[in-house]
Amino acid sequence: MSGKIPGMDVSMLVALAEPNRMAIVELLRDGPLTVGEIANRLELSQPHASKHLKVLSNNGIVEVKPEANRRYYKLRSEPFQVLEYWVTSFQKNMERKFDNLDDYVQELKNKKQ
Amino acid sequence: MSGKIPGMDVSMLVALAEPNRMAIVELLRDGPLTVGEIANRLELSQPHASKHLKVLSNNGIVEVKPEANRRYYKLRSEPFQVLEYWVTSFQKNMERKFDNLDDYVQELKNKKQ
DNA sequence: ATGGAATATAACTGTAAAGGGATATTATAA
DNA sequence: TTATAATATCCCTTTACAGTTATATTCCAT
Repeated sequence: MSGKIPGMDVSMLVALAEPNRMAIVELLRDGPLTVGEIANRLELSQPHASKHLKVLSNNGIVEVKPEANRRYYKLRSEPFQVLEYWVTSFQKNMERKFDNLDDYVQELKNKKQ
Repeated sequence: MSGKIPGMDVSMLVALAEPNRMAIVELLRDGPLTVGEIANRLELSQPHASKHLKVLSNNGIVEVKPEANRRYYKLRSEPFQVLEYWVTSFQKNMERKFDNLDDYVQELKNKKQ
Protein backbone atom coordinates (compact mmCIF):
# COMPACT_ATOMS: atom_id res chain seq x y z
CA MET A 1 0.00 0.00 0.00
CA SER A 2 1.43 3.32 1.02
CA GLY A 3 4.92 3.88 2.31
CA LYS A 4 5.53 0.40 3.47
CA ILE A 5 8.59 0.48 5.64
CA PRO A 6 10.69 -2.57 4.84
CA GLY A 7 9.91 -5.20 7.41
CA MET A 8 12.64 -6.40 9.67
CA ASP A 9 14.45 -9.46 8.43
CA VAL A 10 13.36 -12.12 10.84
CA SER A 11 16.47 -14.29 10.61
CA MET A 12 18.49 -12.00 12.86
CA LEU A 13 15.79 -12.20 15.48
CA VAL A 14 15.68 -15.97 15.16
CA ALA A 15 19.37 -16.02 15.93
CA LEU A 16 18.96 -13.79 18.96
CA ALA A 17 15.82 -15.47 20.25
CA GLU A 18 17.49 -18.35 22.02
CA PRO A 19 18.66 -18.01 25.63
CA ASN A 20 22.15 -19.39 25.15
CA ARG A 21 22.79 -17.30 22.08
CA MET A 22 21.49 -14.21 23.83
CA ALA A 23 23.85 -15.02 26.68
CA ILE A 24 26.72 -15.29 24.22
CA VAL A 25 25.83 -11.94 22.73
CA GLU A 26 25.66 -10.36 26.16
CA LEU A 27 29.00 -11.91 27.00
CA LEU A 28 30.60 -10.50 23.87
CA ARG A 29 29.54 -7.02 24.84
CA ASP A 30 32.73 -6.69 26.80
CA GLY A 31 34.92 -7.77 23.96
CA PRO A 32 35.88 -10.75 21.76
CA LEU A 33 36.26 -14.19 23.29
CA THR A 34 37.38 -17.62 22.15
CA VAL A 35 35.03 -20.58 21.88
CA GLY A 36 36.55 -22.15 24.95
CA GLU A 37 36.09 -19.04 27.04
CA ILE A 38 32.50 -18.73 25.98
CA ALA A 39 31.79 -22.38 26.69
CA ASN A 40 33.40 -22.15 30.11
CA ARG A 41 31.67 -19.02 31.25
CA LEU A 42 28.25 -20.16 30.11
CA GLU A 43 28.78 -23.75 31.15
CA LEU A 44 28.12 -25.09 27.71
CA SER A 45 29.82 -28.02 26.06
CA GLN A 46 32.33 -26.99 23.44
CA PRO A 47 30.37 -28.42 20.52
CA HIS A 48 27.28 -26.72 21.82
CA ALA A 49 29.02 -23.38 21.97
CA SER A 50 30.44 -23.86 18.49
CA LYS A 51 27.00 -24.64 17.14
CA HIS A 52 25.42 -21.53 18.59
CA LEU A 53 28.31 -19.43 17.37
CA LYS A 54 27.79 -20.78 13.91
CA VAL A 55 24.17 -19.69 13.96
CA LEU A 56 25.21 -16.25 15.12
CA SER A 57 27.89 -16.15 12.47
CA ASN A 58 25.57 -17.24 9.68
CA ASN A 59 23.31 -14.36 10.55
CA GLY A 60 26.07 -11.81 10.63
CA ILE A 61 25.79 -11.15 14.32
CA VAL A 62 29.36 -12.18 15.06
CA GLU A 63 32.53 -12.50 13.04
CA VAL A 64 35.61 -14.61 13.60
CA LYS A 65 39.23 -13.68 13.97
CA PRO A 66 41.53 -16.70 13.90
CA GLU A 67 44.60 -16.40 16.08
CA ALA A 68 46.83 -19.49 16.10
CA ASN A 69 44.49 -22.37 16.81
CA ARG A 70 42.03 -20.20 18.66
CA ARG A 71 39.15 -18.34 17.18
CA TYR A 72 38.06 -15.05 18.62
CA TYR A 73 34.41 -14.29 18.11
CA LYS A 74 33.33 -10.68 18.19
CA LEU A 75 30.09 -8.83 17.66
CA ARG A 76 29.31 -7.02 14.44
CA SER A 77 27.55 -3.71 14.81
CA GLU A 78 25.61 -3.67 11.57
CA PRO A 79 22.71 -5.95 12.53
CA PHE A 80 22.20 -4.03 15.73
CA GLN A 81 22.06 -0.80 13.79
CA VAL A 82 19.40 -2.29 11.56
CA LEU A 83 17.43 -3.47 14.55
CA GLU A 84 17.71 -0.10 16.22
CA TYR A 85 16.49 1.64 13.11
CA TRP A 86 13.55 -0.69 12.82
CA VAL A 87 12.39 -0.41 16.40
CA THR A 88 12.88 3.34 16.41
CA SER A 89 10.75 3.86 13.34
CA PHE A 90 8.22 1.65 15.03
CA GLN A 91 7.99 3.78 18.10
CA LYS A 92 7.34 6.92 16.11
CA ASN A 93 4.58 5.19 14.21
CA MET A 94 2.84 4.03 17.33
CA GLU A 95 2.94 7.26 19.19
CA ARG A 96 1.39 8.96 16.24
CA LYS A 97 -1.37 6.41 15.71
CA PHE A 98 -2.67 5.08 18.97
CA ASP A 99 -3.10 8.05 21.18
CA ASN A 100 -6.82 7.47 21.43
CA LEU A 101 -7.64 3.92 20.55
CA ASP A 102 -11.33 4.14 21.22
CA ASP A 103 -11.87 6.80 18.61
CA TYR A 104 -9.76 4.85 16.19
CA VAL A 105 -11.74 1.65 16.58
CA GLN A 106 -14.98 3.56 16.29
CA GLU A 107 -13.74 5.06 13.07
CA LEU A 108 -12.84 1.64 11.74
CA LYS A 109 -16.24 0.27 12.58
CA ASN A 110 -18.02 3.04 10.78
CA LYS A 111 -15.88 2.60 7.72
CA LYS A 112 -16.78 -1.06 7.46
CA GLN A 113 -20.51 -0.70 7.67
CA MET B 1 17.44 -23.64 33.24
CA SER B 2 20.70 -21.81 33.34
CA GLY B 3 19.70 -19.05 35.72
CA LYS B 4 22.41 -16.73 34.55
CA ILE B 5 20.94 -14.96 31.60
CA PRO B 6 21.37 -11.23 31.92
CA GLY B 7 20.03 -8.57 29.65
CA MET B 8 17.18 -8.77 27.23
CA ASP B 9 14.30 -11.12 27.97
CA VAL B 10 14.35 -13.50 25.07
CA SER B 11 10.66 -14.35 25.04
CA MET B 12 9.68 -11.17 23.25
CA LEU B 13 12.20 -11.91 20.53
CA VAL B 14 10.90 -15.45 20.26
CA ALA B 15 7.48 -14.02 19.61
CA LEU B 16 8.78 -11.65 16.95
CA ALA B 17 11.12 -14.14 15.32
CA GLU B 18 8.56 -15.87 13.15
CA PRO B 19 7.70 -14.56 9.69
CA ASN B 20 3.93 -14.61 10.05
CA ARG B 21 4.03 -12.94 13.43
CA MET B 22 6.41 -10.30 12.15
CA ALA B 23 4.01 -9.74 9.28
CA ILE B 24 1.16 -9.32 11.75
CA VAL B 25 3.18 -6.81 13.72
CA GLU B 26 4.02 -4.87 10.59
CA LEU B 27 0.37 -4.95 9.61
CA LEU B 28 -0.71 -3.57 12.97
CA ARG B 29 1.58 -0.61 12.54
CA ASP B 30 -1.20 1.17 10.73
CA GLY B 31 -3.73 0.53 13.44
CA PRO B 32 -5.76 -2.19 15.16
CA LEU B 33 -7.33 -4.96 13.11
CA THR B 34 -9.66 -7.88 13.69
CA VAL B 35 -8.58 -11.49 13.45
CA GLY B 36 -10.47 -11.90 10.21
CA GLU B 37 -8.82 -8.88 8.63
CA ILE B 38 -5.40 -10.09 9.62
CA ALA B 39 -6.07 -13.58 8.33
CA ASN B 40 -7.36 -12.22 5.02
CA ARG B 41 -4.57 -9.81 4.34
CA LEU B 42 -1.84 -12.28 5.20
CA GLU B 43 -3.65 -15.23 3.64
CA LEU B 44 -3.62 -17.23 6.81
CA SER B 45 -6.30 -19.58 8.02
CA GLN B 46 -8.36 -18.15 10.84
CA PRO B 47 -7.12 -20.60 13.48
CA HIS B 48 -3.60 -19.98 12.32
CA ALA B 49 -3.99 -16.25 12.75
CA SER B 50 -5.59 -16.73 16.16
CA LYS B 51 -2.72 -18.90 17.28
CA HIS B 52 -0.08 -16.41 16.28
CA LEU B 53 -2.04 -13.63 17.89
CA LYS B 54 -2.15 -15.60 21.08
CA VAL B 55 1.62 -15.92 21.10
CA LEU B 56 1.95 -12.19 20.52
CA SER B 57 -0.60 -11.56 23.23
CA ASN B 58 1.08 -13.83 25.74
CA ASN B 59 4.27 -11.88 25.28
CA GLY B 60 2.63 -8.52 25.69
CA ILE B 61 3.24 -7.44 22.14
CA VAL B 62 -0.43 -6.97 21.36
CA GLU B 63 -3.56 -6.43 23.39
CA VAL B 64 -7.18 -7.13 22.57
CA LYS B 65 -10.19 -4.89 22.47
CA PRO B 66 -13.44 -6.86 22.12
CA GLU B 67 -16.11 -5.14 20.11
CA ALA B 68 -19.30 -7.18 19.65
CA ASN B 69 -18.16 -10.56 18.39
CA ARG B 70 -15.02 -9.13 16.84
CA ARG B 71 -11.72 -8.68 18.53
CA TYR B 72 -9.45 -5.84 17.63
CA TYR B 73 -5.80 -6.55 18.16
CA LYS B 74 -3.48 -3.64 18.62
CA LEU B 75 0.19 -3.21 19.34
CA ARG B 76 1.47 -2.35 22.78
CA SER B 77 4.34 0.08 22.92
CA GLU B 78 6.06 -1.10 26.06
CA PRO B 79 7.95 -4.12 24.68
CA PHE B 80 9.23 -2.02 21.81
CA GLN B 81 10.49 0.54 24.24
CA VAL B 82 12.33 -2.16 26.12
CA LEU B 83 13.83 -3.48 22.93
CA GLU B 84 14.87 -0.03 21.83
CA TYR B 85 16.53 0.61 25.15
CA TRP B 86 18.41 -2.65 24.96
CA VAL B 87 19.70 -2.25 21.43
CA THR B 88 20.63 1.36 22.03
CA SER B 89 22.71 0.56 25.07
CA PHE B 90 24.30 -2.12 22.99
CA GLN B 91 25.39 0.24 20.29
CA LYS B 92 27.09 2.54 22.71
CA ASN B 93 28.95 -0.36 24.23
CA MET B 94 30.24 -1.58 20.89
CA GLU B 95 31.38 1.73 19.58
CA ARG B 96 33.37 2.27 22.70
CA LYS B 97 34.98 -1.15 22.73
CA PHE B 98 35.79 -2.33 19.28
CA ASP B 99 37.38 0.59 17.56
CA ASN B 100 40.61 -1.31 17.08
CA LEU B 101 40.02 -5.00 17.37
CA ASP B 102 43.56 -6.06 16.59
CA ASP B 103 44.97 -4.24 19.57
CA TYR B 104 42.25 -5.65 21.74
CA VAL B 105 42.92 -9.25 20.77
CA GLN B 106 46.63 -8.72 21.22
CA GLU B 107 45.96 -7.41 24.67
CA LEU B 108 43.84 -10.42 25.51
CA LYS B 109 46.52 -12.79 24.32
CA ASN B 110 49.18 -11.16 26.45
CA LYS B 111 46.97 -11.29 29.47
CA LYS B 112 46.51 -15.05 29.12
CA GLN B 113 50.15 -15.96 28.86
C1' DA C 1 -35.01 -19.83 20.08
C1' DT C 2 -32.66 -20.39 15.88
C1' DG C 3 -29.08 -19.42 12.56
C1' DG C 4 -24.97 -17.48 11.13
C1' DA C 5 -20.69 -14.88 11.66
C1' DA C 6 -16.31 -14.18 14.20
C1' DT C 7 -13.13 -16.16 17.06
C1' DA C 8 -10.92 -19.56 20.13
C1' DT C 9 -9.44 -24.06 21.21
C1' DA C 10 -8.46 -29.00 20.88
C1' DA C 11 -6.30 -32.89 18.53
C1' DC C 12 -3.14 -34.30 15.32
C1' DT C 13 0.95 -34.43 12.06
C1' DG C 14 5.39 -33.14 10.27
C1' DT C 15 9.49 -30.89 10.66
C1' DA C 16 13.16 -28.08 12.40
C1' DA C 17 16.21 -27.33 15.86
C1' DA C 18 18.37 -27.95 20.52
C1' DG C 19 21.24 -30.89 23.02
C1' DG C 20 24.63 -34.81 23.76
C1' DG C 21 28.49 -37.64 22.36
C1' DA C 22 31.96 -39.19 19.27
C1' DT C 23 35.05 -38.01 15.73
C1' DA C 24 37.51 -35.06 12.32
C1' DT C 25 40.37 -31.02 11.55
C1' DT C 26 43.77 -27.63 12.39
C1' DA C 27 47.58 -25.67 14.81
C1' DT C 28 51.32 -25.79 18.06
C1' DA C 29 54.90 -27.85 20.73
C1' DA C 30 58.20 -31.38 22.11
C1' DT D 1 57.40 -37.65 13.75
C1' DT D 2 54.00 -37.88 17.94
C1' DA D 3 51.23 -35.61 21.32
C1' DT D 4 48.10 -32.24 22.80
C1' DA D 5 45.02 -28.31 22.66
C1' DA D 6 41.28 -25.75 20.36
C1' DT D 7 37.63 -25.97 17.39
C1' DA D 8 34.37 -27.78 13.93
C1' DT D 9 31.44 -31.30 12.23
C1' DC D 10 28.76 -35.46 12.11
C1' DC D 11 25.27 -38.56 14.03
C1' DC D 12 21.53 -39.38 16.91
C1' DT D 13 17.53 -38.51 20.01
C1' DT D 14 14.09 -35.69 21.78
C1' DT D 15 11.36 -31.86 22.12
C1' DA D 16 9.02 -27.66 20.52
C1' DC D 17 6.27 -25.57 17.43
C1' DA D 18 4.18 -24.29 12.91
C1' DG D 19 0.34 -25.66 10.33
C1' DT D 20 -4.21 -28.21 9.33
C1' DT D 21 -8.83 -29.78 10.39
C1' DA D 22 -12.62 -30.13 13.23
C1' DT D 23 -15.21 -28.47 16.97
C1' DA D 24 -16.57 -25.28 20.68
C1' DT D 25 -17.81 -20.64 22.15
C1' DT D 26 -19.56 -16.10 21.90
C1' DC D 27 -22.27 -12.56 20.01
C1' DC D 28 -25.68 -10.47 17.00
C1' DA D 29 -29.83 -10.57 14.11
C1' DT D 30 -34.25 -12.24 12.77
